[in-house]
Amino acid sequence: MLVKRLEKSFYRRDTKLVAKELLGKILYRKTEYGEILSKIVETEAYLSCNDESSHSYIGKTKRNSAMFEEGGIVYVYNIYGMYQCLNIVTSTENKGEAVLIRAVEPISGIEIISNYRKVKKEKDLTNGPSKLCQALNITIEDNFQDLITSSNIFLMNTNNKEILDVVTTTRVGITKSVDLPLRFYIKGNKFVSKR
DNA sequence: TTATGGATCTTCT
DNA sequence: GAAGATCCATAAA
Repeated sequence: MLVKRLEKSFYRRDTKLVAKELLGKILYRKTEYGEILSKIVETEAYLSCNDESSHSYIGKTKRNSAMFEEGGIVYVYNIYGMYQCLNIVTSTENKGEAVLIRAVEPISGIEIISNYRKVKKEKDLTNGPSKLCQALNITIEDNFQDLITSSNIFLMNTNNKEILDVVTTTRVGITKSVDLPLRFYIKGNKFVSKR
């Protein structure tokens, strides 16, 4: 099923395009209890120009500095005091663009996920940006990890030839630049956080 | 099924 | 000092 790890050139392209093409890709995660595989089903693009809700809009700070690395670097931040969100940096160094991973579908290692996240319904394991960080044990410690070289977290292609039915819509949970069509998800997938 | 408020804390003004 | 790229429990309808 799995083909190979995504290369640096995949990430160093237009952020909206990368956000869309990340759908269906496999996220590999190694934990102290074993390996977890999941499929990305929902993403959001955050840009450097005319995007007031992007963390990079105010310029480079201590918090968002990973976002200014080159494409293929992981950007994790703390939010609301108790949660984390996982982003994939895109484009070139100092650009300040990234893709928020909003939801994934568990493929294997579900027992491990269930160890990190106790919920009644399976779909609640990973159907939100902070839920999937809990499920995969992704923390601020993973900020600046390199998806090209890391053995703990990276992305893979599949040899699945099916054409994904992608929905493009507005982003969730923000108060500025709310009308930009920068959210993408796989139509009909039950792990998508919101319709 | 949808709406609402509380939890909680780091970062930046 | 206030604001969050959220989640969950509880209440209402």
